[in-house]
Amino acid sequence: MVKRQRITINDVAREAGVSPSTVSRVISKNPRISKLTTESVLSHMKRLGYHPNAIARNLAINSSKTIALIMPENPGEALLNPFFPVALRGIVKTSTKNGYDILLSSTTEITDMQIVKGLVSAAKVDGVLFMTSKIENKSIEYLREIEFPFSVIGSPYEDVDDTNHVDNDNERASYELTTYLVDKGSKSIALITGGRFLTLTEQRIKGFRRAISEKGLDEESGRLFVGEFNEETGYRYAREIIDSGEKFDAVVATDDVVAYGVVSAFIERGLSVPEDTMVAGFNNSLLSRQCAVPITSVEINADLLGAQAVDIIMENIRNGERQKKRTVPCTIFKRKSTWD
Amino acid sequence: MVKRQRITINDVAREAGVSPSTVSRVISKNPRISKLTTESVLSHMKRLGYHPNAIARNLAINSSKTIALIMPENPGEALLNPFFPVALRGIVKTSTKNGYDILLSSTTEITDMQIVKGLVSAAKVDGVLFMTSKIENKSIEYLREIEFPFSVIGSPYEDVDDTNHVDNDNERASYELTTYLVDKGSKSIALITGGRFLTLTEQRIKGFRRAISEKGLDEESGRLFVGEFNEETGYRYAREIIDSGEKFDAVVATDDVVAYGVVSAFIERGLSVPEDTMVAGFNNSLLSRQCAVPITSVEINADLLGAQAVDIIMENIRNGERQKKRTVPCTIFKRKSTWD
DNA sequence: TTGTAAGCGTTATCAG
DNA sequence: CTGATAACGCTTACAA
Repeated sequence: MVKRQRITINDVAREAGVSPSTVSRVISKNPRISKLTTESVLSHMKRLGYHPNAIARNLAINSSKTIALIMPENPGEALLNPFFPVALRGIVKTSTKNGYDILLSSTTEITDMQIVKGLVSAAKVDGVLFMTSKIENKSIEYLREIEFPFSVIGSPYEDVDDTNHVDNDNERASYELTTYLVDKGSKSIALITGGRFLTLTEQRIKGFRRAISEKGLDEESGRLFVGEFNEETGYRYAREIIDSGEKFDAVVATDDVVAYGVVSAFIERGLSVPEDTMVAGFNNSLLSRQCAVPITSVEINADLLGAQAVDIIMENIRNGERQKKRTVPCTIFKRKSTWD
Repeated sequence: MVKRQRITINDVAREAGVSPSTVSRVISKNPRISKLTTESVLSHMKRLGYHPNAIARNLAINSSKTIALIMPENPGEALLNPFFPVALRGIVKTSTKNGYDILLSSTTEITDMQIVKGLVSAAKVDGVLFMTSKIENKSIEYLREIEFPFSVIGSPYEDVDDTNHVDNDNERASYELTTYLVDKGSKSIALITGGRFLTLTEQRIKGFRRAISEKGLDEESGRLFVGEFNEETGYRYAREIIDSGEKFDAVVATDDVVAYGVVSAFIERGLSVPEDTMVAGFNNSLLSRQCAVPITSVEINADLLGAQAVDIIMENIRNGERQKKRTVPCTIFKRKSTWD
């Protein structure tokens, strides 16, 4: 790589016949610079192909203009969820808009703390954004303690409001989805969830139960099946349900891919959706829209989750602590799998 | 946020009774510092809770120790491919190992150039990694011109070897998969690909055709169907094939999700896999492993793609240009959908 | 083996 | 409105 001589603020100053500080002021659009000099300086900047050095600037203003994005190391979690890339877009877009860059870091639970401490104390970042919502996250405690800007996508634990985070109102989404199914005529619904260690799971269970009881169905009409975020979970439970002879006229799955597994199992056994059983999922993924029987699904607006998480950090940086929690709305997309 | 007074190299120096340069040398493990002072300095560093300021360091050494990751803005492309998060892991891991951070940027085609130029000329990054392999990428040209370290995941165009990039040997993978199917007894195979503007598509077609002809099948035994990376493509073509009455005893799909669509369509029509038709896909995704009829699939080792792409940049930074192209091996995972 | 001092490219304070 | 000058925190000749 050839050694390109950097053009600095001094070069521009010399050429334009002004002082470096004047050039600096032009760059930062300081209003007290005369229109004339501003234009002259700008033209020289362009002529010389000058670009301000971000690192030098950051050193001077003592800020990195960067926020760290901590994502879980193991793909089992957020990573292979279609939600992930979408949230990522929201994050990048919003931080860019605010003049901040995103520094990527992945972690294992063990090194989590080290990495965060490292980034923070090396002054590499001005804020930290967690895409994992591990319960009992030590590094979150740490950041809170030193009052360092951060936020979390998802809920670190249930009913938090003393930790910066952004989440969907999962309880409500689940409630509304369930209510909708009952209104469509369902008398007994199965809910297939992810692991119960996930806040999200608990919230969706709550909403589900609330709807069941409010609609006057008895508890037995709302049964729980705990599994994972994959097709197999749906497939397996669906077969189990069929084989057991229990009558469910609707199934809610915690992710579209699970819902898809359910549909597959039903069809394989000669049952039809929605005629024999209605099926609904979460995440409004491509899959839910494009498969043979389009599946009703809850859009969680992952891009907004990302954007809001960044916003929280920005507010933190600018004004110190403010609003700790934000909620992103969900929307139910009604499709053929529930008669729409 | 409370104002925490930064502990600098000077504080440590003063406390340890040495000069700042000595402390600096201890940090950078300069061998010509006596063991005694080294230890003393280290202990004082720890006692004071000192952490070197990365920004100041970067300014001094005139390097950001950061590489930019350019990912496509529209989710249609890499983003919702399960390949994406896996590659990301490889990228982050490898760059971390080399002491580099990853700066995330997403782009639209229009702003691509601006973003890259911005990052480079602001000295924010020491290298650029493209996750999109758009043909005719202007910013790649630019970087090549100014001899700035970069690399691309995927092939910018066919038979390139003058551009840093890393890719699978798609021609070969496709060839081997096809050969394997013929050896399993197939006499006529359908290939469902993605858009023909993708280098990957062309390469896979080539390999497919080579296998067909080498195995002595006539051209009609190897038919092409061009579609997209989604289930619907597979589903639609499979039905088309069934309805047309054409006899294919094997289908190769360019992604597991497409293969899955194919399987669904067959099963729906009362045909079975692999008995009536064998099916194989690419990417060895969760889907291919976990669905009802596990699907034979080609593992493309996305994490290696990411890791190697970073390696190329590292080599570029350290030694100027070197090896321009690297190939990551594929492995066929044989499953029930092809009698294994 | 260690210290001195001059950068690295900005911004910010304080005069004028 | 503009210019000196001193930070920002670290590295690196060059000296000792």
